[in-house]
Amino acid sequence: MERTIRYSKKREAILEAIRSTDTHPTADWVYQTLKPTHPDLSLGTVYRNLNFFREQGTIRCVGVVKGQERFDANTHPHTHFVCDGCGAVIDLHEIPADTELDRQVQDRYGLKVDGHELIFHGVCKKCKPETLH
Amino acid sequence: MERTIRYSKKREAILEAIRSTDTHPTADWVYQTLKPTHPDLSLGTVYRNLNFFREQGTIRCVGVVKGQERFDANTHPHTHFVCDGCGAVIDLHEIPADTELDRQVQDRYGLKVDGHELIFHGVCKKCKPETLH
DNA sequence: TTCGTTGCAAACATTTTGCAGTTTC
DNA sequence: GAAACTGCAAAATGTTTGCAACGAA
Repeated sequence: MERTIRYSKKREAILEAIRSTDTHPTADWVYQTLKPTHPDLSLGTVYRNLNFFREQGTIRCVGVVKGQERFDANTHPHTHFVCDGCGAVIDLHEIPADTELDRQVQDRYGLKVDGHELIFHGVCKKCKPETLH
Repeated sequence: MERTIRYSKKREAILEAIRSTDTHPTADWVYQTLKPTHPDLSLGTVYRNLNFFREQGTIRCVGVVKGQERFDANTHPHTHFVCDGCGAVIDLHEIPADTELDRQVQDRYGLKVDGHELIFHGVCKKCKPETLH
């Protein structure tokens, strides 16, 4: 049988925290951010709720950067840039996510395709060596 | 000063192991695969050499699937499919990797772009529920 | 002989989990 | 009051690292 979902103040706060930023935060960022206003929050709860939201489809996981999972409250398909210097994950809204490709892959390879990720790698403005001088 | 690179039988075996497959193996797969022929191989050595090859540009990292890093001896830009069921990583050679996009992102956003990953997600033939019955 | 490479095991970092207490409905 | 949710700490997992021994040049 389906599980009954109950309201929880912490859960709400965790979702709000993720929605408050476009930096694609880590679990620990959420924890550190909420700690001052929710002193009795535990990291386990953050992880449990992030996984809960992921299962619900409320948030998406952008991938693992420098060993840490990155989350995104924007569930619309869009493109990302990952800075290999500082690990920043940046939205590239001007680069379209071609959903037509999904059907193409599905048809051509006989796979069930749920979606795709387009992730650029490189160095962001802050980390660019040319900027220092 | 630059470090002198010395020959090592284990290192060679590790590279051969990765090159012998297109399954984009994990460090542990390499370890398990070589263990029978190299009983005194240690997992630390596998990790050290995978990182060595990555720094040299000899191999690439495809990403983290189910918590484990996946490696690829094919350094040419190409597209991947990740099965969310079994974690298989499959090459999609027929879906072109558009390197023109890199320049586009670089110009439009002022970022230094090294390349990009196009990764489809879904369920592979083996894991497709329709296949069972 | 030098110093890169390795095995081993300990250390590390992130994430998950078991349990007892708390909260929601 | 039942069961979902939480804090806490321990456990699990994948990866890195320190050190002494080994091996290539």
